[in-house]
Amino acid sequence: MYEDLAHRFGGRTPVAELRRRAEVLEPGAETGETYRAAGRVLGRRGQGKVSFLDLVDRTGELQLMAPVDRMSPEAFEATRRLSLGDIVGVEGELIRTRRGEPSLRLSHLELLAPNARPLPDRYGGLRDVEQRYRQRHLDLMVNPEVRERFLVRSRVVTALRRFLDARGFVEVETPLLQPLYGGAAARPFVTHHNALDRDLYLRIASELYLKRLIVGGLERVYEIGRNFRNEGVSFKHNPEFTVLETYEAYADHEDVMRMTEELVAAAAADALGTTRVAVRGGEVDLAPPWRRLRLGAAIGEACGVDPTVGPRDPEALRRVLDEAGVDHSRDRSWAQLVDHLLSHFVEPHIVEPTFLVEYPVELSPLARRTRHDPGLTERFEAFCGGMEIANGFSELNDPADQRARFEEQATAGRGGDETAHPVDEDYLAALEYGLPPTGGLGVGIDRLVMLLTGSDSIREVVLFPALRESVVGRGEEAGEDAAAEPPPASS
RNA sequence: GGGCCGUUAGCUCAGCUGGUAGAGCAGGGGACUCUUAAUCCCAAGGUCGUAGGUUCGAUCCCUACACGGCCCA
Repeated sequence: MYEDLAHRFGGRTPVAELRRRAEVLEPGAETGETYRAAGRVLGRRGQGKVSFLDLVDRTGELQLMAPVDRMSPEAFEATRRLSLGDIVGVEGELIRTRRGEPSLRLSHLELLAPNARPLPDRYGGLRDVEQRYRQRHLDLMVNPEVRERFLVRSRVVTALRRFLDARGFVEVETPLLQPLYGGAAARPFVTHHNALDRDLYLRIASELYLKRLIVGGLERVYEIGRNFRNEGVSFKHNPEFTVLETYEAYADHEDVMRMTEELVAAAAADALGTTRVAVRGGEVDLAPPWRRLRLGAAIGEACGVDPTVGPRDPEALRRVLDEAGVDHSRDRSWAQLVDHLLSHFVEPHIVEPTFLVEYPVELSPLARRTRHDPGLTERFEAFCGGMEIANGFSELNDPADQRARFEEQATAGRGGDETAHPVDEDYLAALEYGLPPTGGLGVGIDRLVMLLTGSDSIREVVLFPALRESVVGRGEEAGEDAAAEPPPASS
């Protein structure tokens, strides 16, 4: 059958454009103008000498009117034989029906690709989330709000590039396969290069490579790409996720904060047409300036103890967690306890866009110390809607201090902290050539898109989120074995 | 990793402390020249997630497992 079908169908007008043009007409009006369009047929009414079809393309939906007396017998027969879900190309006159529906009154219709499977119920929809993720093509086909969400995501990424390009940033690409991982506190995925016969890590951040480029003199760089972290999945964690990192020479964390709030506001304005977004039943405005608050003050406000004042006392922090009934048995260091307090008592409650600043040096091994307290760093994280969406700092450019921080991390690693940073001698050597004062930024694109689209799960903004192996898929592949012997009982 | 909930037709869902399963839409056949969740007639559609157990009998009760969701870590 496919050998009889067209290989192309040009000269199309998006249906949203046709709808706009027809909506201004009087009911019953004809234009005498002929247009072509193509898409999927998702509705059909009337089976006699006038058929009505709903044609859906990426831009929207338009009614097609197929009257027998204006079409060739072949075209009318093709219309009659359509299945829901078939992809067709059409040509006809733009009209508005007597009932007022913008329509294309067809003179021509041809099948471009048939649909051989039953579609999900058009009005009940495809609701089962597992199927929506596993068969995203169906989700996109029948749920227009899903399609729109991913179009917004694309516009957000485009807006970020436009913003940074306009400010003289250079887009670069750095290794995803790395001999040594770094730039964040996370466990990596390990893979193996056969020809080199060595293990490589999938990157957990691009930070250390991008700063090498600043050493090299590129001055302003950014990268938008995938990071991989070998950790659990949750409503805000997918093992692979997209991050924007930027580095600007001769700038500090204050410069970066100002850029961050402008960048996010610009992305919202470009992608949504507004900086106001719906969050948790309310609305927040992402327009600058955002609130700024010391991390220590925020934690102190939430649970009565400011960990950045006075000596580092892990026991005091454990007491706070105990009182709240929070299990802290995995927190091995003072820094991990502070992080736990932040994520438990503070982060979920920050709704308005807010910068927390001045993070403890133990929690920020790549950030420069503040000018007034060597125990704190010129680091910030941006929060909105109960989630961290960005992280940045004045970059640590003192190679001796960086080496000391790496050593401290290595000690934490030997003490059982599996997310501790490894020592990176190559990076230290690069720093010794002189890294100018530099401001760096990381923005979680998935979370930013969650915020901008009002999505409550990262899986709604990642086209193909990580899932366990499907039961169906395994059954087909392992069918014979499964029939031959029962699966071994797992402990 | 722990707790709770879910898994029935292609999709959305019913199914009574246990008696071998139903609807709407979709899909098939037919009627209909302004329909828009079109309407009408006919026929069809199921390993009730998987494997055990209890029972004369299990979609229903019990156990384990798989997958998913929510909450906690």
